[in-house]
Amino acid sequence: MAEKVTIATVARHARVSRQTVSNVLNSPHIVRQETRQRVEDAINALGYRANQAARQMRTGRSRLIAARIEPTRDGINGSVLDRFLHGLTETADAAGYRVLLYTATDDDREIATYGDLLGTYELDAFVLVGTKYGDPRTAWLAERDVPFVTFGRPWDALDAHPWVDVDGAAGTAQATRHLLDAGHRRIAFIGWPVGSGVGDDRRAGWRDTLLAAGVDPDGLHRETEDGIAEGERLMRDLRVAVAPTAVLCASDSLALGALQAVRGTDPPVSVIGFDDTPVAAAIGLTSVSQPLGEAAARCVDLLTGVLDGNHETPTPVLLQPSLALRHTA
Amino acid sequence: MAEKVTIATVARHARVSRQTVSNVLNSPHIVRQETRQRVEDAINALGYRANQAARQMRTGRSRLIAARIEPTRDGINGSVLDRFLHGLTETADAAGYRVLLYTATDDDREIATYGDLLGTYELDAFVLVGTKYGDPRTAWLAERDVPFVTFGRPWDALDAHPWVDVDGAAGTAQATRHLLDAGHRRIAFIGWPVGSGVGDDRRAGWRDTLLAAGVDPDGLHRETEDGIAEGERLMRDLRVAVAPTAVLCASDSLALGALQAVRGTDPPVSVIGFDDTPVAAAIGLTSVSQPLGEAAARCVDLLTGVLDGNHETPTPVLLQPSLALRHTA
DNA sequence: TATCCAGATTGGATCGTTCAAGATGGCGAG
DNA sequence: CTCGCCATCTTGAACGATCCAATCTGGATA
Repeated sequence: MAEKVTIATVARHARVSRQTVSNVLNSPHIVRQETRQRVEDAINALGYRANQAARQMRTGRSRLIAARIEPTRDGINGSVLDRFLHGLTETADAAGYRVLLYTATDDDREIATYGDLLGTYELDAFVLVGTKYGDPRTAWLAERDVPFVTFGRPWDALDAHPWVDVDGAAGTAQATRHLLDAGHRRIAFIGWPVGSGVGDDRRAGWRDTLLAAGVDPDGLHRETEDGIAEGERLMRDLRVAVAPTAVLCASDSLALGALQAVRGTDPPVSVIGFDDTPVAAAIGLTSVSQPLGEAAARCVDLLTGVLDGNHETPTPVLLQPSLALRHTA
Repeated sequence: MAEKVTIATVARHARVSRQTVSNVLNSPHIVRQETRQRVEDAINALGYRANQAARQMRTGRSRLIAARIEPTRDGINGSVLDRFLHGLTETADAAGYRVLLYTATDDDREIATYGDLLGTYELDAFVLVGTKYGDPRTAWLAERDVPFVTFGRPWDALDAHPWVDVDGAAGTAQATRHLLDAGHRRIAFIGWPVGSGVGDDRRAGWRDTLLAAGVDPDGLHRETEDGIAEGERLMRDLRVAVAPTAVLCASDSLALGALQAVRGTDPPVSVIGFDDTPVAAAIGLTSVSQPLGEAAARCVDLLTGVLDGNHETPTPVLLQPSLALRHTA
């Protein structure tokens, strides 16, 4: 059984003191070149790795970031989180941080979990995915000066905090332009009920683009909770009411439903979804694609900015989505 | 700014010594009832939480479990991991453990990451999803006596280690019986190339069930890499060659492809997939469903068994899948 | 009353690291 | 020659918990 390699082992091996080894690790510039080299050689020779628990005890920093993994509600849109988490883990790793998972069934429990994670693990920061008007979670964190980033804008803009988001309106605008360019005029929209920040944003992109093109969007849109069945129902409704030649949806779930409602029509009704989920890729659904890896990387950037000394509030990041063209539009 | 609450704060508040507080936390039975109550009240009143770093330094245990999050290759089958991870986080939480994510692009890097995680974070255990013949990862971990569980059987059975798996053969057998009961005889199978443990297992369930029913499976199966396009290609091939009335696939991706190849046929060809992914649910594909939450829970059970003192090697767990009936079969 | 014992409690050492302050030695200025 | 300064390195203490060994307490027994 190999002896445990501590900073003292390295110090002995390199014939310096513990503190000098520590300095080589944390402030190399104050150590003489020759000594530094000797210590680094010893570190490599012994395979030394700084013990995080001991370091944490002294510095109060765990180099741990918490992210929530959700219960995969719909399943279709769940994969967005999945891809985001993967990106987060990868980028955090590169920055010397690790991602810790947690779950919670509601806001209260989630906040209780924050307390627990902070108290016992001394987490350095949180990444929240999705925010809503008057989110109690961000308020709680901000109140306690816990560093955090949200993937999603603070829709009420009461408290400014670092965030990264994808410009949903730009995405739907781009999709709408694509349909206009293809000659469509009666372009419908199936989205979420007014009041959800994300939903309103996506609808606005469609609406504004139509208006700019001189098309009146009145009567061309429907609102509902997310879901395939709902998408199908509203699309049938739209066909009877306004007979659109194309439809843009706020999610791939809705788009999938809409697609079922227009199967076999001639001429075919164009359908575009949102999120570019695996389902969309699988069935050839054109969809607005979010740069999730990039978003995750920017979240980590913002966090390390806050954690590693930058006291200025970092600037939010708004990323541009792209349109994944497939054969439904 | 609230003073930091340590074990000493609690001790002072409850008028006992630090050690008594520690005993209340770790071996409550040796503390007098009345004293214990007083200490617990103090803990609650002060909102004390044991500092994990300090505890870890003394005990050498981090209460952290590592799991790998993959790059979402296909996307369709990726959601299996997603759901598994969620279950893992939930159950680990209940057992007092937390899940730490890591990524790796190949086996060598993954093993390097093990070393890193063990060295700096003193991880308690690893959960590996998916194993293959002669997996170098399990060998590395076993060699160093690092506790771990795999979700997936050790296919070469060289080194026995704790594992949890879902009985794929039982799943395909059940699906095949379902098709036989519906009157089908020419039931085809589209699976993965011979040599993958999981793939061979799934094919065996189909083959054995057909043989038992007196149907010769020869010529009724095809093998390929996973993918929608591949599924579609092989299904067309099968139709020309043997005109099956039903087909069972080793994955939902393959099934999705097969489904596209038989769209509009009359009478309709029945299709069954495997994994019950969100895509299957979305498009109404009948599919073999793995109890992922249960599997995750059993993984945690096995690990805590090993970690919390049980020296006997725990018995592997083989779970039974179920058939999610939808309208394609 | 003295002795003993089991169970409850106490103080001190320890885990591996970083922080704060002190020691060492060389060099130029007064 | 002495002083101060700088660069470099070393020493002692601390973070917050647990483990160990020693001490205390109260009741039963002689």
